Amino acid sequence: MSEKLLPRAERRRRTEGRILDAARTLFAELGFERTTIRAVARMAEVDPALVMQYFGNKQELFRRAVRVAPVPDAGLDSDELVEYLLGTLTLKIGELPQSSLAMLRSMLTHPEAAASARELLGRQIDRLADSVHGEDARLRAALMTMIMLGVTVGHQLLELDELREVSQEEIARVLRPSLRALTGPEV
Amino acid sequence: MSEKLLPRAERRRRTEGRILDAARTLFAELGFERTTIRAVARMAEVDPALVMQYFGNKQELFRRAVRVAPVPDAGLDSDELVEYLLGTLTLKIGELPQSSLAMLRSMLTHPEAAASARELLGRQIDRLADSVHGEDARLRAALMTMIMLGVTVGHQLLELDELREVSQEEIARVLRPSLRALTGPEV
DNA sequence: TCGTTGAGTCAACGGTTGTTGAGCGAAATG
DNA sequence: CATTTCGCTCAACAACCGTTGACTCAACGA
Repeated sequence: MSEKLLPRAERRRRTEGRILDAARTLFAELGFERTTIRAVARMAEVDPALVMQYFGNKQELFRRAVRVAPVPDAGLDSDELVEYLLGTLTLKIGELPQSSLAMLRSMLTHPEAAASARELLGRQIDRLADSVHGEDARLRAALMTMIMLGVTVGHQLLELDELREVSQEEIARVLRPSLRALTGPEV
Repeated sequence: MSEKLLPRAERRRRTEGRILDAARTLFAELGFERTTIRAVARMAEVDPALVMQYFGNKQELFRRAVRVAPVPDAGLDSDELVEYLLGTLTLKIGELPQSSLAMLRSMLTHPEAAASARELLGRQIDRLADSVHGEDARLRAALMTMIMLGVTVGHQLLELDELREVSQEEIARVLRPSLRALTGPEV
């Protein structure tokens, strides 16, 4: 146990990291309400009071735990667009970051998670709308986003057998035409 | 207030109905965890203890509140299939029964709601798989179901502006090609 | 070396929640 | 009319939760 010998700053950094990891795991698995500060502390091998001392309250702990990477920039043609989406699916199915899972898990029942989800999905829609042309570009971008949301929810959160049984490549292959049907006319 | 004069059986029936209506409303709006027996009782204008007396516990109240209509039987061709799905969307967007909304709202955070959702979606997939032909019939049926789930979640539960701003017919029109892309070859 | 800082613990409070048991009063029953 | 039934309320309990304040002790800076 060389941990006791670490300098103060480093020790603090690691403990905070352990708490955030535990929080992400539990929020992703159970959602905001069913995750207790006590359980997070137990998993991080720390006193519950320390979690409060570091993060103020449960709300703020959640906020810090679900900080998610920003959506990359736009400017793709139709083909690249579809492959980008199917790629995120592959990514999602493989190892979607637990911070995103935590947000998705709580988005239907926790007001702030819902707000975060709306913002994230809104950015995704904006980004797609830039690469989609023709009429109803924005609506089509929104529907593409909803398709990906539905598949991700079914696969990652509901863990439906029908999606778990097949490979990510197979899902991408079968789903591809549906996304292509929503990309606008070629430029 | 002629209610006081009603016969016992009728009075009981109406009170139970009021409780179930209140429960459905709150479960659909807040999900299982954030809905309290006390809030349900308040909305039904009844003492909290009465809810327990009638339904035993919160779990059973939820079970009774989310009883959902069974999925109709199969045997459609590809066109009918797509229109059936888009029709449920119209239905969903208009007035999806609150019992279904209650189940959907809690499916990511409440274990039993998740089980119900898996069962309901599983039946939907079975039903579609009967009307879809060719290879990967089951996977394609599952993806069609996930598409509808994603659109419904985005529209009904997350209430995304991008979907709320347009009419249900417009959504159906733009979404149709994506569903058609998943129906098998014509018989 | 000595005082200060800060990581981490301990025990407790106040509030909310699901749940229970005793009891009231009006309707049903004979 | 007397008695039983039962819809319904009242008050309380036990458990759990987020949160707080006082405290311990080792690392740090002068």
